[in-house]
Amino acid sequence: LSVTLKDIARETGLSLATVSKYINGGVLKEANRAAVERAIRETGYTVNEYARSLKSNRSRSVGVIIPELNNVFITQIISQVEKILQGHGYSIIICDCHTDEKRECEAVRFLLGKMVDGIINMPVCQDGRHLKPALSRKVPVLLIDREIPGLRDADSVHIDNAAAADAAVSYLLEKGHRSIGIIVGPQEIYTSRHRLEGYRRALTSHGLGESGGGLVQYSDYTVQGGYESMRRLIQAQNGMTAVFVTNYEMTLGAVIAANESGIRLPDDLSLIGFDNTDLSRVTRPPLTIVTQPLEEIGTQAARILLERFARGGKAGVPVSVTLPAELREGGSVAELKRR
Amino acid sequence: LSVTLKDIARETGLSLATVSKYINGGVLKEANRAAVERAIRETGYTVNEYARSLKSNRSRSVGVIIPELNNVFITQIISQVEKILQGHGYSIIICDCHTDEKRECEAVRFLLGKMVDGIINMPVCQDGRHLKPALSRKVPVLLIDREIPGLRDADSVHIDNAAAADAAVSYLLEKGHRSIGIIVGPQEIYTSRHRLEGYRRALTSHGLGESGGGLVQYSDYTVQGGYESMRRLIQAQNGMTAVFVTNYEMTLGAVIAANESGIRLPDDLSLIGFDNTDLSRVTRPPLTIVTQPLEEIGTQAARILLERFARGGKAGVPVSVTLPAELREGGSVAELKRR
DNA sequence: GTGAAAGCGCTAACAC
DNA sequence: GTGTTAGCGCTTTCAC
Repeated sequence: LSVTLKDIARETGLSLATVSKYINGGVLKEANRAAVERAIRETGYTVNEYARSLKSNRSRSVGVIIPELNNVFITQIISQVEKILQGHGYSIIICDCHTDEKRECEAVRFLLGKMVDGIINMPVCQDGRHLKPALSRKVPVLLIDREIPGLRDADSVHIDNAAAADAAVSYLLEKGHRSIGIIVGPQEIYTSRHRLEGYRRALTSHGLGESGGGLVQYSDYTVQGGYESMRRLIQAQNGMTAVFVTNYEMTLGAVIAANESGIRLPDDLSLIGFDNTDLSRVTRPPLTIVTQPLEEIGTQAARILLERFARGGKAGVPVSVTLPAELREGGSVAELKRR
Repeated sequence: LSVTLKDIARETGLSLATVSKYINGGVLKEANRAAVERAIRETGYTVNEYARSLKSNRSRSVGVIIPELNNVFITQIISQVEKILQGHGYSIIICDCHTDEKRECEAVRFLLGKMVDGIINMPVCQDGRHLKPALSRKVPVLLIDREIPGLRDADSVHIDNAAAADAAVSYLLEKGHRSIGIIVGPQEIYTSRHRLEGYRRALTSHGLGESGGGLVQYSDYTVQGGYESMRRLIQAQNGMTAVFVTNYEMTLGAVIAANESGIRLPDDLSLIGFDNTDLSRVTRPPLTIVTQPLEEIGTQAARILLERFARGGKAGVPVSVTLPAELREGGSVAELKRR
């Protein structure tokens, strides 16, 4: 079945070493070169990457561990990472751990078995325990989207979540809103905590105290969760004039809930969503949203990893890149008249 | 850095063979078993999959080649495939070829180098040339979403595109529409051709001739393309009362165009979209759409491949699974009164 | 139960 | 330029 180097050596009458050398960019006598090329073409030979990696101890592949493959936010980043790495001769092996810590842990071991040169991880497990095996083998780890406080030796790329939330809420405050709801994700998650923190910071710096009346809805980053939280906010009758929803899925859910309740944006309620510009454009009016620079996150992640590879084993200080998010104005926020 | 079988053999005073046997499910004397386990735990040993595969000539991995990673339609299928294969001890290596035939071709060779046990492909190259190297090595190939007419020896899973389009257009006809526009994708693409065919079939079987007046818009399966086609249809002033948009991205574009033109669905125009239920729910009214059974496509794909693996080398006839799509009623189609 | 040894396909000294 | 050779880490007879 499988055709090996040996086959094409026999085929051409050359030695293993010579053929191998040619394949790895060496130079042969013209006649030999032609013979090798012909043999490769005719037999459909491809290098056995396993054998190669076994020898060279580098696989030219990086592992990517994500909570969910079926998620535009994530795939947009990964797509960019893949594009850049591929351009440098690296391939990626994706492990979807389905937001399950145990699977995430297994993924690390699995990838180490595949001899990946590095691991990119949007972590589910929030204490970073699962990454220990990689770190102890000096396999570079890069976290995206979520940092793990206290985890030494891992690079990270993420946005300034608190600043993004602060900006969104401040924007609402400047438009005259005073009773502002927020739908946040699970507080174990790094991004959730920081987005809530930004919300509070904005209120405080505008001289408003902690908001009561159920204005803070703790949810779970899912469509269904956003939907339910939005319904609760609507029913609470707390004088809320605006709501800030802090991830894509929940924004989706919140908009659906608003539609079903017959609430018109922004006449009856102002709303700022999060992520994904496609969605924000199909609603009428288009949604005002906080958008993350997904491509840039991917680009930075790939860049940092490639630089580490280039440096070889030499450790170097962990890098942490914080990117700004952007508030993109749509038409879902009303300006309240000053009283 | 890396800890190997040899290390743990030395550590425990046992031989390579014994340790290897244990790792692969063999039975040891209790004391030895404990020693091995301890050593593995303490050193953080993991099997080197490269060495193992080199020996066993199976990698327990399958390659997945897709046009675009950043696409919900695709990731939803792949996510399901991954889940099932993972459950059977297989991992997937994803290659995003960015809708580029050359990259797709390279991906096949790359995956063969990785010794994948099978390849799942949503093909970009429409003549299947790129798959030859895999087929000639007897590596099972399974096509999803798009068939390649004339390609022997590849399994395939897809929906009945013509029937789906026929059903959608027939639905519009039954609601009294007579001037129905369609936005289709590139005619080189299998699904595009069949969806257009279904449209024509529905018109014919209702006694309507080929529609003129620019009612058939050839586009490119992108948001921008859908947007532009929709604008053209609107400006054509051809008495069109309904439009059928034949993929997710173009549906997005078409809805945006309608919104921007101040056209209300379904009062001013009826619309049937394609794929993705999330989107269809955020618009007001919710969109009537054709939805594909994405999970089922993934499930079938994984199942067929696993069965092939189980059968071993023995070829067996290529399998072709055709799944039905579903017309999900929203509120974007108006009933025209009979005249 | 356990061990010795051959070899999977490739690369990288090192000689010629 | 080309060939010889020694392993990379593992599995797998085949002895003991």
